[in-house]
Amino acid sequence: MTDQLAPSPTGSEEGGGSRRRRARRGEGELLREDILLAAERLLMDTGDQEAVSIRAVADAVGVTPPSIYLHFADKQDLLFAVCERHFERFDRAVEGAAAGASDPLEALRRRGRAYIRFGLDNPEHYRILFMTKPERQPAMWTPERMASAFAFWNHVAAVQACLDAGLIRPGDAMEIALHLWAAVHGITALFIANPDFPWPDRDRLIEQYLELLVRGLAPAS
Amino acid sequence: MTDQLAPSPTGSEEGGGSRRRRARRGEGELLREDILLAAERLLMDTGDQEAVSIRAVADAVGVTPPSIYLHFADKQDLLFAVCERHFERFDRAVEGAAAGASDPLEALRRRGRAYIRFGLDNPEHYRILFMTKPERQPAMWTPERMASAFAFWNHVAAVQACLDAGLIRPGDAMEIALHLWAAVHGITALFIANPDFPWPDRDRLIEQYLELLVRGLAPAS
DNA sequence: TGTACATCAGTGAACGCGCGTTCACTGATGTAC
DNA sequence: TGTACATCAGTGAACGCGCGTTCACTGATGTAC
Repeated sequence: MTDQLAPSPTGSEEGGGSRRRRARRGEGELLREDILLAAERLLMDTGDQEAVSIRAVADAVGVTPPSIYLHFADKQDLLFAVCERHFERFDRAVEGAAAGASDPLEALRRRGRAYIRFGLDNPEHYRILFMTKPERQPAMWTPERMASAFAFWNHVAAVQACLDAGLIRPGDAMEIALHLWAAVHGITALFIANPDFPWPDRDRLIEQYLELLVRGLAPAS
Repeated sequence: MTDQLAPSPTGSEEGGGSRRRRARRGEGELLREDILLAAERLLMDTGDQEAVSIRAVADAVGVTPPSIYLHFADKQDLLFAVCERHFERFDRAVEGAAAGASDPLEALRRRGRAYIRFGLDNPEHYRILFMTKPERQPAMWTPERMASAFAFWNHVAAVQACLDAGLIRPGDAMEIALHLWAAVHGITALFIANPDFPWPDRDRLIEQYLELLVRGLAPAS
């Protein structure tokens, strides 16, 4: 009797256990969106990839496990979709940070800072994107796709811009880009994998690290 | 009737399934050693941490699961013992590489190379040691213990030696050591997590990377 | 305006799996008398 | 030299758990006549 007619079933966030209102006809796709949101939130909250089980996601959305299969072929497919979303966010973060830079080298520095920052702010997502071994990743996650997904080529282009401007010592843009990727990945991954390590001040360590890299890139004087 | 009296039950490597000969009285500790070996081998062969289950280890040794509990309190305890062994090997690899260096900077370079090399040669072990999140690691794995286990302080000392010799620009030895750790970890972890990425020549990339770092460390000229 | 019907958005129960761990036991081995 | 016995090194069966996935179904919703 207290059954009010809500305009959309997406209205309230389900804590778990409570039953979700069935979607109107033709609005079945709304569930897909909610499933993705729940999976993402579950990942963030628990900080544990294992916690994102079909059953847990279904429960968080307020639906039964088989319903997941109405929108995703299997668990891998769901995880893939979650990853894809996060790659998009990740890209926006890095590209956005580089946007207002005064020169190509400063742009590179900003890209690095944004990369590290994103990883530290979204450790579990970062873990899935860059610290998980391939066979555990969704199947269609090819290297090419990955490279394009996280805007690797934009990164190479940013390096090339520095080369063109003579701001860094000559070399192969691709190789230099990989060096820099390895470097920022290193400090990000280390923080994430060892949060309890007695780190000195984080931001200071990051800034000095970036300077170390920039000095390493500097043209022979 | 074909039951020959072998001197030690450790004689043959069990492929799996075949039953292990019971140890003589007082020689129960031999099983402990075999369990550790089997767990390690399982990790190497499958390259999958999940594959190291109590049951799988027991089967590999040729014993029933409950027997594991005669020597290890629980699964965590077993994994911890495996980790500890590998930290020791890891340390020997790095320290051994640095041994014959002509000067402190060259020693640092060698340490870096050995670090990366060890990781690439033992990817699954490296993954457990440095790419696994704390709560999945054995419980008593404190940061202090970890720092001492993988000879972090030797690494700091190696940096200090370079500082003392004026071979690198002045700074805090601990912070510089962390920078270098982050850097070598980065390239190692990236290779391990993305073996299918279209990498250019590995060794060349590593050498250039090390040079980039050394240049970054160089004193202001 | 009323009703039969196809469709859509789910549900409920069950499948088989492998896991860590426990518990009561067995049977060979060495030792004391 | 023979035998009772404590001990040691395991075994066998079972526990409860959560997992991904399947399958036959239900019941609300919109549509055609």
